[in-house]
Amino acid sequence: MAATDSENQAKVPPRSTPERILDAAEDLFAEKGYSATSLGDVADRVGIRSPSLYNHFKNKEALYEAVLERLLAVFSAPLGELDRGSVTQERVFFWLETIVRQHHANPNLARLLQHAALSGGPHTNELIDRLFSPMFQPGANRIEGAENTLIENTGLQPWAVMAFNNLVMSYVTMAPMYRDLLGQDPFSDAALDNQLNLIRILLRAVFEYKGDAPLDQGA
Amino acid sequence: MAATDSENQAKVPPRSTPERILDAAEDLFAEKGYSATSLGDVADRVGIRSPSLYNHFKNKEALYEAVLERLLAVFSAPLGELDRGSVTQERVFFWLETIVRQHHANPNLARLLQHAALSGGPHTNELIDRLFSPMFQPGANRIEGAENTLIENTGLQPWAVMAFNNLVMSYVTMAPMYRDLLGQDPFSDAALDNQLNLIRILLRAVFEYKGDAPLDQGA
DNA sequence: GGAGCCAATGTGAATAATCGCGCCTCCTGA
DNA sequence: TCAGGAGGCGCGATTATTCACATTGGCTCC
Repeated sequence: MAATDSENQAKVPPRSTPERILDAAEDLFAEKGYSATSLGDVADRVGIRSPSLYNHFKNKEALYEAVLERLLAVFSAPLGELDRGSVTQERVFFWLETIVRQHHANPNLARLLQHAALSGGPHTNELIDRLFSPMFQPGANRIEGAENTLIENTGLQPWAVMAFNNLVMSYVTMAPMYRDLLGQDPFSDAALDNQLNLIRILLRAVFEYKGDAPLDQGA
Repeated sequence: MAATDSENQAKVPPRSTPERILDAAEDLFAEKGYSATSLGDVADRVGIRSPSLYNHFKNKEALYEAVLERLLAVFSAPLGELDRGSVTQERVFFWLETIVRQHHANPNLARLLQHAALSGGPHTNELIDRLFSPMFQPGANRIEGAENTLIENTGLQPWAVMAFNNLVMSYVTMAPMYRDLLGQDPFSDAALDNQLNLIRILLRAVFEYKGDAPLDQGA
C-alpha cells in the first residue's frame, strides 16, 4: 500500500526540507560522529547554505537530537518485544533476526551508537538507557522453556546478551573492513543469510550449553 | 649505580618527549578519532605548546602513523602465530585468549580500528591489510584435527573468524556502555574471566557444530 | 677551562582555513 | 500581501601549520 509514490498524489513526492536535512545529518553523524560533522557538510548534501539550517533546527545539538529520536523510534519497537511471554530459543532467534534485518536496512543507529560509545557526545547516557535498559530488564530474557544452566548457574546471561548485541552491531560498524576479505558485499542478501546462519549456530550453543566439560581447565 | 633519580630504583627511565607525545596522541586518537583530535589537546596533555610537536613529528598525519606503527608492533606478534601447525580447538582458544588479554591491557588499537572502520582516515586500507590479512591467509585457520563441517560445508569459516574478532574488539569499544548494566567494571579481572568463559562456550559451538538440525527452517 | 659553535628543543606570534551561529535582506507562493 | 524559507555577510573561536626567536647542552679547539 505504499505504492503511491511517483505518480499521482501529493504525499511523499519530494521529501520536505526538514526531512532531507535529517537524512543528510543522519548519514554524516553516523559516519563521522558528532563533533567531526560540520553543518556545512550537512547543508551541502541537502543543497542549501548552512545558515538556512537554522530555519528548521535550533542548533547543531538539536539537529543531533532529532536524528537520534527518529532512529530510536524505528528501533525501539522490536527491542521491547521479547519482554512478554516465555523466552524460547525460537523466539530469541526471530527476535535477533528482526534486529539484524533492521540494522542491515539502516546501519546508522549502530554506527551512531558506536561513536557515542567511543567518544561520548550529547545525550550519550540517555541513548544507552533507552536502548539497553529493555534488554536487561528483570524478567526480560528469562528463559523459561529450557533448563538453561548458562543463565542461572554461571551468571553469564547478561554477558551473552551483550555478546549477541555486540555481534549484531559490530557487524554493521566493522563490515566494511571485511569487504575484501569476505569477497562479498557485507550488506547483500547473501551476506545477511550467512550472518544469520552463524548467529543461529552460536545461539544454539548458548541455549544448549549445560556447563559440562569445560575446555581444558576447571571452571 | 645509575640511580640518580628520586629513589634508588634501577629502572625509572623518564619517558622521552616523543614517547610522551605518542602516549597522549594514542589515547586521544583512540577516543576521538583522527579528525576530531586536535594537536592542541595532544600538546596540553604532554605539557608543551602545540608548535613544539613539530620538533618531533612532521605533521599530524605523521604523528598518527607513528601511533599506528607502535600499536601494530605490539599486536602483530600473536596474530600470525596460528599460521603454523595444526589448528585445534585448544590452540584457537589460547590464541583468542592471548588477543583478548592484549586488548584488555591496551584497548586503544581496537578503538582506533573502530574509528577507522566508521570514518576512514589516513592509512585505513593499509591498517586493514596488516591486521586482517594474516587471519584470512589461505592455510591459516584450517582446521585439521576435527572434521568440522562448518568450515568446509557451509562456507561460514571466514564469517566465524570475523564474528569472533568482532566479539573481542567490540567488547573493548562497547563495554563502557554496559558498565551499569553488567554491574561490573568491564576491564576488571573478573569481567575478563566472564568474557573468556563465554568465548569458550561459543567456540565450542563452532567447533562441534555438525550442521544437523537447523533451528526450525530448512538450511 | 673558557670561547665559540651547533643542533635540539622549547616558545609566542602570525596565517589561512574552517567551524558554529546570529543578523538581516530578498524572493516566492499561497 | 505577507510570512516562511533561503541566501549573504560576518563575528568569534578553533584548527593545522609556519616562522622568528630564546634557551639549552654538548662538542671542539686553543
